[in-house]
Amino acid sequence: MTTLRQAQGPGAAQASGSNGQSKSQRAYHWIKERIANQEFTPGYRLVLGTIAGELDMSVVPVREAIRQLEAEGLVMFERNVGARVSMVDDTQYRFSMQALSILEGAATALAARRLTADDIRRARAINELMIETLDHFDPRAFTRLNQEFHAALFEKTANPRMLDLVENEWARLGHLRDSTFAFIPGRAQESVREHENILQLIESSAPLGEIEKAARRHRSATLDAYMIHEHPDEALGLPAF
Amino acid sequence: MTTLRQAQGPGAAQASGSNGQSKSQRAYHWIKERIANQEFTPGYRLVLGTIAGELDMSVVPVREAIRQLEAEGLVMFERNVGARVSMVDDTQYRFSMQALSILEGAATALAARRLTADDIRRARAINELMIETLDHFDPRAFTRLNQEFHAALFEKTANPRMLDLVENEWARLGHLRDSTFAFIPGRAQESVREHENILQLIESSAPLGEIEKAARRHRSATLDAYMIHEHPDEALGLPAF
DNA sequence: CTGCGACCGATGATATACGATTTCGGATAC
DNA sequence: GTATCCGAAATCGTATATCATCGGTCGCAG
Repeated sequence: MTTLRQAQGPGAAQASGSNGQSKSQRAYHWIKERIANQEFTPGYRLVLGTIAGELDMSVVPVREAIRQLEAEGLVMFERNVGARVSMVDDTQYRFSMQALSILEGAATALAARRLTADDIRRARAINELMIETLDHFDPRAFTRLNQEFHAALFEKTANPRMLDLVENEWARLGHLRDSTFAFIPGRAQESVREHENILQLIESSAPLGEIEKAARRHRSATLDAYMIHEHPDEALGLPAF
Repeated sequence: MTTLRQAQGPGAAQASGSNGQSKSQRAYHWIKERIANQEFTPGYRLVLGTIAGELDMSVVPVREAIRQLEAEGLVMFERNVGARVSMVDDTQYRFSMQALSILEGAATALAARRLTADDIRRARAINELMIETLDHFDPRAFTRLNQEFHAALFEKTANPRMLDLVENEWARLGHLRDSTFAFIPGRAQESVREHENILQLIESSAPLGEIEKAARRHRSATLDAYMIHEHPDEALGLPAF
């Protein structure tokens, strides 16, 4: 007995045919979105059956989705108990930012020599856009542009592995917090200036060491600003070098 | 012949009771070991049903194991097609080494100020051991000691996220190749000298920038040696900075 | 002889089924 | 009144079943 199951009708067990991606992927994005939206706050218990019910699928794809999220560190998983949304304290955010400063600095240096004049132009255009938005400041939009700007600089990195690592770290930060600039709006102005500076270094074929240093500093300065703003009493011990 | 299998009968679906860990974990380790042992060579097709049969379990845990391996980059997965062991060309190895040089250099610098005299002593002891083994050179053992040495230096890093990244990258390299030193035995001597150099920098509280540079160079020198040995015609474009 | 399309086998994706494990509340003993 | 134990409910882990999709083969037409 085939248990008539879902309304989708008899032929639609597989997702791909109708919509284009697997159920597990759908579940994955669904959950991820909830986490990003804070609907599932840290500590929230992710129950397979419940989610499966809401998404109108069996628990199997949901389970897989959760394991994927676990691999990304978004949720913690305990055997025979289940998954819950990871706790993300400030500390982790800061560590991730620092790691990103290192990765991004290196990736940018590794890409510098491969950027064409056109690439630079494109990056500069993005930065101009950022400057324009400074008036009616929208932290979320600014952060998006910021990401675009840097992506433009290192996407051509000579080392795809570094690109992976950077993107991964960026995604991680995205989970931890929507936008840093929401916390320290004043940082935005400096930021765009530093962007221009980095561009000039690249254009003038400055030593790669200089470029790396500038790119790293640029990001760790954001972190510093955040620290001073939010935790004036602590320090990370990051060498500025 | 066991095939009537689960003598356990229809009940006992759960593994934990008898052995202690889940079937999916068992499958995970089983597959991983095969890959490490080169029994499953790159490109090898991982068929759920077959593996499930060999491990005497259903396909569900196997599937999960494979997804885990996918997340680690050990296997490639294609929807509705299946998984195969990732291709690992030299290129990836080199990129990973370069990434590691960057990560490890930074992690070492971030740990430098937190190392006690005792930590240094321990690291030096490991290096002495490495020197001793130079006579009857065993690449595998040397690599293991090398890992221990560096781990001793950065395990106290101020940034746990960096530690994660470094360890992850190291694991990745482990999959890609057993030991670099098997390819370029001559590098071993230089290597231990550089180790001592790094130790002295840390002891003398050299600027963190110096320490990072030394640690990074140390590893990228290994990479360079490998390149010269194996691919004298190519270049990576890594800035020595 | 060659190219294209329909069929078929292999395998992946998902649904359902059910025992196992954990958790939590209530009853009981001290 | 508090601690402990027992049992039920919730939920997980895995087996089995079914359907979808992919890849290849075979046959037919040009």
